[in-house]
Amino acid sequence: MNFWLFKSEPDAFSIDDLKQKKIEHWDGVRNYQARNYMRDEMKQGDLGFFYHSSCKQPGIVGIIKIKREAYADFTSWDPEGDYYDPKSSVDNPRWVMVDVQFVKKFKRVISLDELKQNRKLQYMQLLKKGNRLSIMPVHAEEWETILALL
DNA sequence: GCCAACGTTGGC
DNA sequence: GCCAACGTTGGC
Repeated sequence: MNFWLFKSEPDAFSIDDLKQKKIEHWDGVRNYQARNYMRDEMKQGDLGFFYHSSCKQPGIVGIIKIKREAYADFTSWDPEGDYYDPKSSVDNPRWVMVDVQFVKKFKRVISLDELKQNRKLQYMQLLKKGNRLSIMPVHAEEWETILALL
């Protein structure tokens, strides 16, 4: 099983939104590296951290599970939508999404600062300078280390 | 709102 | 294929 980290701006889509919806498609990823992770490596049953970015308290807020593996991101076909990409077609979709299921919301936010303070997490992709990936893998040891913070 | 870092685009 | 210009991300 693989572990992942999903970033989202809580103003747009938060852990509470997912909790309410139970299952939701993770649309709008328009970065090739993030897409390739979803398309090539993400498997049903994989777990991921839900990370809130660009907000008052950036950090990890809960856990989600991959419910459906990668399929065409239909939001790329909607000319009226925010995620429209004219180079993506029904016959030849450029972008993919997965379905994720709410698993758990943590009682507290594991803040970005707390992650930075932890020596065991010093090589986490999330903490690399200038990191802008919205979906990234998390090593099993890092996953365990983070859960142990709770 | 600022700005560093990064990805993408497009002219050459 | 290079690289400058531009747009976006995301912490602060």
